[in-house]
Amino acid sequence: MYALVDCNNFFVSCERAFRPDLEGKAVVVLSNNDGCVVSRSNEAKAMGIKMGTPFFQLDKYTRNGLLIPFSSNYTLYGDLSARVMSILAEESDHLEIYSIDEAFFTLEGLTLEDLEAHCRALVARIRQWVGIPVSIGIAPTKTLAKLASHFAKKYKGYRGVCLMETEQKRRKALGMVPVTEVWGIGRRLGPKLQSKGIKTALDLADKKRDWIDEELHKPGLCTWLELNGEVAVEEEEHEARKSICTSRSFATMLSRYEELRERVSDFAASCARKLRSEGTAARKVTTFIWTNRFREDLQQYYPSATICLPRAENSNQEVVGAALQALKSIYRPDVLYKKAGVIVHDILPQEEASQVLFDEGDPVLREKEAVLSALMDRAHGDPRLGDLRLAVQRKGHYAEGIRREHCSPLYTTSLDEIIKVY
DNA sequence: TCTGGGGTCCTAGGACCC
DNA sequence: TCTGGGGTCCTAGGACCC
Repeated sequence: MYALVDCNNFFVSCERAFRPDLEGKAVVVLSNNDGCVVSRSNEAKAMGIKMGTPFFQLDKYTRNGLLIPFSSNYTLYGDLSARVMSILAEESDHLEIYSIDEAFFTLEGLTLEDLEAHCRALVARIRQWVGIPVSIGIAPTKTLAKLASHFAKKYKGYRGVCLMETEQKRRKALGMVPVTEVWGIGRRLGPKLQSKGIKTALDLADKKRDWIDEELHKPGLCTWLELNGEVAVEEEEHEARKSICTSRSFATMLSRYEELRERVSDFAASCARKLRSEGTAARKVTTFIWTNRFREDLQQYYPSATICLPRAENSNQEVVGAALQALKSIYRPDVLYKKAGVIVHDILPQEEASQVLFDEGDPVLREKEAVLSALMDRAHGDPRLGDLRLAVQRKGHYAEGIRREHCSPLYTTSLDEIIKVY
């Protein structure tokens, strides 16, 4: 049996962990730039606020205090997530962290009854030790465990844990779940299935295999097998990431090359830093720039370009250099840009990066670049060392100019804040 | 005025090989 | 006029996830 732990309304719950006065109130957490709603308390859901709603459309609620907004504070959420996961790691056999607020695990050698009791105890412990409410679903496959966790979250009677162990329970549950809520059925497939008369998860599970092969192909087949109790979703291999992306929307639209160059340099330096922190290097660097897709009155342009490097790199100089070379090839002066980003891919472990047959680079220069990047890494996040960056990058932090008007303190990771709280 | 960011996998089609 | 068959690899785009 697989268990899925899901933190309820995770980002909102993180904010509430240090603000018990927000319990029972409508709270939302916003995306970067205070753009869209990405997490909602039950009260906010009950008000009809949908996931992804643009924040400016919620003025009517925030102005009279009916809704309390927070800018996203990923440092806080990452830290609380790590605390939840560390409890799970101690209390389960095979923990697979699936996202910042979800994890699968198995428990060997327990009866179903003991398994359920153990999970109840976990829910209580995480709530008490970290302050985060979680739900746990238990079922023979991951897809079914996901559905079980929805039930555990939705119905108080489960007291946080829903066990879906019999065929009878499986069929009853699937019959109650709209097909659009099944893991693996997204915004394209959902409506397509509905138009063919498939309304519930059970309707899908009861289709013939040939029909699934024909209409849904491989990913859909996995979902179908799992709904029918057959394990088909494998554990994700958590080796090195295959690509790393840093991108941002701008508070205002930009047109000048020099402004885009500053932003793209920042994004590229951020990608390079992430590569170094993972001990990897990348052979390809892609830069993309986007116009504002909501402004139908303006010209639209979504170009991207990829530079293939002779060898895998992770220094700020090399990655920024490649990103700017790509930018130069796609930039047009007559357009207003709203967003840009840099992606590094074709990623190798750093040790393998140097194994190339014809390396025409200058080894002395390469060594200097590595030393300088290491210095920049030390300066990063250390206020005593100040801001250390390439001259093409922006003055100040790259997050500057991004709207973040409702941010909570770094309760758990900033010494100043910890002293203030305690 | 204001509309997020970061990933993975699959598939089809093109370019290339013999 | 007639113009093969069987592969691999890469890429772009689409679908999905959180």
